[in-house]
Amino acid sequence: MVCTASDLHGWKDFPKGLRVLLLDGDSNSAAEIKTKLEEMEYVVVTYCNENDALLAISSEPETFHVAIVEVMASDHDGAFKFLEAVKDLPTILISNIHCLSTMMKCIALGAIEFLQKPVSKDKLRNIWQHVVHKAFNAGGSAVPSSLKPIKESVASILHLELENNENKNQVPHELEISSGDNVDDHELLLLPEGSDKYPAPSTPQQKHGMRLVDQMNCLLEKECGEQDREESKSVETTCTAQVENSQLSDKEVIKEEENSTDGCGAASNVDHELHDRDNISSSEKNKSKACGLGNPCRMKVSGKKLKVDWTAELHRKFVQAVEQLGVNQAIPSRILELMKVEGLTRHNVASHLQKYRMHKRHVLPKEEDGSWSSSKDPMRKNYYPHLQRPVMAYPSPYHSNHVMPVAPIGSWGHMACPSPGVQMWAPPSYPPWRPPETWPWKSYLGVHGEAWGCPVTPPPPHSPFSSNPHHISRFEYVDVHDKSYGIAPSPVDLQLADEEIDKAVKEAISKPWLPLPLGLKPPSTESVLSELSRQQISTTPFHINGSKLLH
DNA sequence: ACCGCAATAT
DNA sequence: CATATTGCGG
Repeated sequence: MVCTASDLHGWKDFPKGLRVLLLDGDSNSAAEIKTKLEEMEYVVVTYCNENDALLAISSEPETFHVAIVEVMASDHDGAFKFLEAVKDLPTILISNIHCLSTMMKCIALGAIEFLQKPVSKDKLRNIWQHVVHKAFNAGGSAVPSSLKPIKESVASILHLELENNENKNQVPHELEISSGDNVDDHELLLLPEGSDKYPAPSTPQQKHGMRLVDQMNCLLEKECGEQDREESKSVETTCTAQVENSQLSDKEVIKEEENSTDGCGAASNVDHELHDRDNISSSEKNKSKACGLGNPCRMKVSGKKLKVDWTAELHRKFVQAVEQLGVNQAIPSRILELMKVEGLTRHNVASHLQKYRMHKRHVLPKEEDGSWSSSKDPMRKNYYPHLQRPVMAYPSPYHSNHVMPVAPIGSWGHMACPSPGVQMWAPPSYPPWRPPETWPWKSYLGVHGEAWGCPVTPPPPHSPFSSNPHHISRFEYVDVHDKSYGIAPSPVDLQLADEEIDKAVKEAISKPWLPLPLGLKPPSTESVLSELSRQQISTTPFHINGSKLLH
């Protein structure tokens, strides 16, 4: 609405010229921000009160692409009012306050981001992302066919951008992603199956359901070549960096050791170029962000086997796989199958599994408090931390949303997973439910390796999936491969009454282990139950035959 | 052939 | 030192 595909099309300097509505009661602050924005060649119109701003918007709806609104510490109402009145305009809130509930409420009301003052130039620089997002997701249920042209137009813009300026300052990707992370986090573009009509031109073999964003990343990476982009492989060999030889164009040869089961053709993304500028891959940080997400590029630089780096993403897949299969079935080969990570070998998985089990073994079944992970003391088998609140919770389907998640039902010792019975004994012919892409605990335990015992959160509320097992892989891929925002903000969802929002916010605060209600739809018990029944899961909750686990 | 464990290597 | 890899017995 505010900005559509056609708007973007031909906007050669995008995001220059972005029209920003700035609403800030503090004139000093306003001036400062305005200046920064203008330095980036954004067009800024400042308002001191929401009435003026709203008036301007209503009279000229198409004037602005994005709004930046200050939330006054003393009075939030102005901002709230603005948010409620302006649904179409991507609105970023800024404030001195750090009140979590207020922030949540703002987000719930439709704000697209909440930034703390002072807002850095870097943060302001990237507000265009929201506009692009809006354009891409316009109308929520916009016809898919319309997406393609949009994507193309943006892609072409990107091309232009890159060609025009050799130093692509215009495309602030990597740095921003690492620091401001949440900017584009809310948008998980799950393309419906079969709608993968957006093959990135330059990427040989796209995954189904690859995020549009990721596709663009790929595109960018292709173009940007040597920029010190993030590592885009989810599995990265530890000695990648040691490759002195700059010009290795044909280096990465994925060694398909014994990967026979994997239906997906082998190395699809092998073409990741290691950019000669011996990129400082020392940046350990985010390795799991970009497009190659499913591909552990096992590199074979000089013919020797290299370690697989078990990133959080990878581990997440792993755990998910383990839990989908029961313990009984959780054998390396199957896990490998389920994970669908190319280039990963059974050995890798087996080894990981070993470690995984070890860890679990040392954690008392009854509590997956997660604290053990920090205090590395695997020797204490009988260590009972007093009912600590689980760091990573499991909004288990078995529990209604309001039941204390602490006491795991599946008293099965080694299963930290609160809902073991479910997936474990599901008939093989049924696809395991679609695991959530959101792992609450992940946000708490930022780094990988910390979360061994972390259960896979139970199925998401709605999973309209066919029960055709043959489709699992695809779905898996689509779902799993992304990062962790399962929540697709839909404008509709945001139309909540104030009280409801308050309630939700309170609940979220008082029960941090539950998934944030920002998606505004806590998994409803009935949806979960129906899912279960649909899968005909009811039989024999447990039987203790985790023989493999128990020595 | 494959799993799981233990030793070894990084 | 933690963790991945390798080796070996079942």
